[in-house]
Amino acid sequence: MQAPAVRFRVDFGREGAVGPGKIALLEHIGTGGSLSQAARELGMSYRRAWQLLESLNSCFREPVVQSAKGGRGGGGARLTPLGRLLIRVYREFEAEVQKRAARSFRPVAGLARQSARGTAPIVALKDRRKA
Amino acid sequence: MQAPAVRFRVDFGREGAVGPGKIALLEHIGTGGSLSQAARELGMSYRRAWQLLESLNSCFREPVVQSAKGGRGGGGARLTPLGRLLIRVYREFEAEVQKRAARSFRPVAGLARQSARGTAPIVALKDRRKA
DNA sequence: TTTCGTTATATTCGTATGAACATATCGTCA
DNA sequence: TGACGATATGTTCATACGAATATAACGAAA
Repeated sequence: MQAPAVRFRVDFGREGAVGPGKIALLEHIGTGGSLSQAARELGMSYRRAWQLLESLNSCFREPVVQSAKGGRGGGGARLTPLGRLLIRVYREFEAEVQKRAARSFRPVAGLARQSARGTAPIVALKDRRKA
Repeated sequence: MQAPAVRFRVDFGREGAVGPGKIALLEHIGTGGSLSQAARELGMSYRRAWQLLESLNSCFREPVVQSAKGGRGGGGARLTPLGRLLIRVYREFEAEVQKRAARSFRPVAGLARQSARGTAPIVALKDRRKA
């Protein structure tokens, strides 16, 4: 009934994929200026957030985030121009994909059954753990 | 450098997602007329193929595959009209997504590094196990 | 009525992935 | 110089997921 949601991941080169998790992390780094704060806000361990960021930085020839240790406030993390570009490009692409999906899957979406009560909205990746 | 590849999954309702694996399974069922043969061709266990199919059938109010036990050749599996429609819609959508991705990610694709030797083509899901 | 290939389903096991926990390090400021 | 908050990294543990294996049921054809 409802328009289906599309989850996707973009594979660059050999080892380097970008999906919703890493983009959300970048966005939170951009607004908060800190990797640990971003991790807290996203409900993931700092360890994991750092690994995601490491994977992102090593995916491109330039870093997407520049980080500093120590100093005022203990350090911090800032988006590079490439990081900002990646976010923008990804979000624009995502919007087009969702719009296209709503049209493309209209013929079959009506036949999909939603098992739970009524029309449940698509839950975010984070909350699907106990769903 | 190379155009990035997009892997995606379409989430219907609460419990029911369709991705490249299930679509490939449907296609092999369509050509071979058998679930076990499709599993062999795709290099997956019959068990897993059956589970994927079960998930697909329970995702819609009509089945996408109708199966028969026993009889000539032991039985078989045939696509329903909905199954054929799902394949067609998915493949068309996929083609558009890939085309769109090549354009959208052009600004950043040039900065992606491919660690392995030269320009390695994006490997299929099946072969990424030991990669 | 025996055979055969398939659908259908349970059980066990190995592995990969993330969660949790624990530190080490760094640089500014009080 | 000591404290603080953040980056950086190792280690251990639980859990989910697929692989492998085993077996039951079925129905046409020989």
